[in-house]
Amino acid sequence: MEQATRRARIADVARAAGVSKAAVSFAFNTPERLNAGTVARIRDIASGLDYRPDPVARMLAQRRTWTIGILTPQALDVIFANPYFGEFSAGVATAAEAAGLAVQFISPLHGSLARAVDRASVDGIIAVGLGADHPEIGQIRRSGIPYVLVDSTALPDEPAVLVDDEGGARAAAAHLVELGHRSFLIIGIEPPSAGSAPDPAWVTARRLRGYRAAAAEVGVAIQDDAVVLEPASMEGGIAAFHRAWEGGLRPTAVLAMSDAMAIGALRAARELGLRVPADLSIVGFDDLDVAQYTDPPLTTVHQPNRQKGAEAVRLILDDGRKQNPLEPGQHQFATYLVVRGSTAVVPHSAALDPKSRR
Amino acid sequence: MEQATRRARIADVARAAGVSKAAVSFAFNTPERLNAGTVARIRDIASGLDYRPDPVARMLAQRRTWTIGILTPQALDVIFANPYFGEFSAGVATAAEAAGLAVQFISPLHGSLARAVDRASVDGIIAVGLGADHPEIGQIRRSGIPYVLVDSTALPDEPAVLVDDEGGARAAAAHLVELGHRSFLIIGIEPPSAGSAPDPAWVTARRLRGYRAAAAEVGVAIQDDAVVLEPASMEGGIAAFHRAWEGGLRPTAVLAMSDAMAIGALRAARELGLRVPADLSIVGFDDLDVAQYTDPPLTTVHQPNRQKGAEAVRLILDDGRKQNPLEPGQHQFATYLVVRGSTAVVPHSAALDPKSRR
DNA sequence: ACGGTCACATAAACCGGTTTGCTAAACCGC
DNA sequence: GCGGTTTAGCAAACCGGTTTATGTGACCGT
Repeated sequence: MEQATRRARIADVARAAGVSKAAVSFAFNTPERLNAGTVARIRDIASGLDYRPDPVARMLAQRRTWTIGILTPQALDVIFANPYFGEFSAGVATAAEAAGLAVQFISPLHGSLARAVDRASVDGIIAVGLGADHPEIGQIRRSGIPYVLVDSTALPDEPAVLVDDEGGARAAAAHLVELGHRSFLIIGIEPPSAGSAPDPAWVTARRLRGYRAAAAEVGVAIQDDAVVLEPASMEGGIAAFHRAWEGGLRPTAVLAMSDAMAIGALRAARELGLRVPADLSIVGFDDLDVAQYTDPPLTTVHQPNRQKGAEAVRLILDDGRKQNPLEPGQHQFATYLVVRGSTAVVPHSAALDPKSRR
Repeated sequence: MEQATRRARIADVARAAGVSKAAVSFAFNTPERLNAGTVARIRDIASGLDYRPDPVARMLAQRRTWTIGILTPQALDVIFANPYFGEFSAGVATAAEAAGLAVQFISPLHGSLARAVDRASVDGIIAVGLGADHPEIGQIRRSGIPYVLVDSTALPDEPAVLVDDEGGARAAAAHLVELGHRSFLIIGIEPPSAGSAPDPAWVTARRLRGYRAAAAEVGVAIQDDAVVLEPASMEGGIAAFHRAWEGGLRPTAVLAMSDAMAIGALRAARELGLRVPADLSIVGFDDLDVAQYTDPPLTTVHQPNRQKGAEAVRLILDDGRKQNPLEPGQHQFATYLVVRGSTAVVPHSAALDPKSRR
């Protein structure tokens, strides 16, 4: 009796309208193939029955899911904790919506990214922070579905969205150098597969090269123990700064590879009684929305977070229609420094204090 | 020649192994139904062919998608711009992952939420901020798939996740009252379908009742022109404060219904030369992670953002197995005030200045 | 009256899996 | 050596749509 009234299928509509299943399908998808009157009748009956085509069945029949996936090696709670992903995803989502596509997040399932990829039903994949040599990328490449690499160096002809990490980092460090700073702490992003061999293609390595290049111009070498790695989050920034401080480092400036970490460092520094920027300068990376609202507002390297997401979607779509093969398929955006309030000339005392020069 | 080697299907594996399709299916899903040796052989051959079952086909056959959807009436870029959603989604994602479920965001497609719902293939829906009387909720209810309402009053026996909005708001306002404040600006969350009749079930209405109750205890009535509504974002907070200021309001305290807006108000106040908390006190709502890292750290009403997400998933799952019908299916979390640095006793001048008392 | 178009609609194959009987052989106790 | 139970595997139906190939009758010119 309480029998939940089963949803109408296409066969029910066909029967009620006295037509074939094909006709019903046509009425919705290619109405021009049918007599206008018939279309109207079928649609009428269909809406009367509250019929709506089962999305899964049409995915199977059309072999299209109308969905693109954002693939990340980090767990989703890490992702959502960093506003950088939020802004990037917003860019993806907006572009995807315009193209009528849904967005699905693909991240490790019970610890296995490969399993998550297998289970995901998507027409295209945007892989964030995964190198071209990553096994899951190989798996995707073999599967033949369009994909784009983001923030990670790709094979020469592989579609990718990049930014000038090295240039941006160099500009950040050069700014500090110009303000007289000579003693730096670098807060880098820990790779997802922690502890393994340092990957020269990883974003941390690229930015580090930029920092070092600018420092080298004034003869300063950044030692490895002045580089601490943590996950890209505010907590990570706090942990990094504390760790460095307890390790005896007394830098006059911090170069953080993400704004989230810079904000954490800001907090940690203040807790240790340091005034920013009077006692300590801090430069972030990303130029998140929140960077304008911290106190002091954060000096940081701008990169077009939302635009990167939109561009990734565009490349996926292009790849789908195998459009102009002449185009390299890679897009690198420029980065530039935005000077706000978290940087200032090196404190006089520090400039004279040999201890802080390391 | 360049023929992209078509992915292996179950029939290919069956042929190669000399067994039926059913056997291959069993080998992966119910290996105990087969001889152990056969299972091993089939699996061997399958992995040799790089076979992986088509997720869409199995969704259709099993009539399960192993996916839950987060439904929001706002566009995705709005969602991702507010860390509140990030934290909530992190809670959902973590719980979903533990249950082996994927997460999909469902938000208006070409302006139509109904269309997005139709196209989504999910086993359950978490509807955020949609009232029980919303047409799309009716649509979902009829479709028979499990759903949970979040942050929105539901029908008596409808599963829902709520917090004590009114109590939290009252605590926030009571705190300010105790510090001597009598002149308030309320920054509320604009409903997605802007401009329509004020909905007494909307979160803004619930919190407003709390604010008013506390103010009323000291005989202060909060006028409607002291309540400004904007979207829940930092930009919204800035806009709200400026609008109020230009409208001639000179409150000694701001009650914002979201931390994002509170941060925006903080920024706007500082731009107008006000010191927080010396000249102006600000209380937020949500207790976002970032609330600890603003300057000054934000006094705010705590609600368990991640936990709400996890609870929503649990209710969906319970509903799925039609577990203990005795349980009301609704869960209301407590809220409490967290006093940090953005509130202080009312400035002496203001306490005497009749103009600011409105 | 005839062959040729054209407009409409249908039947049946198909997408790639899962699942439900069912059978054939092996095993078992007596 | 016989009925009865397991065990192992298969064939075919099914999930709910889309799409291709194939009618079928009306209309048309000659």
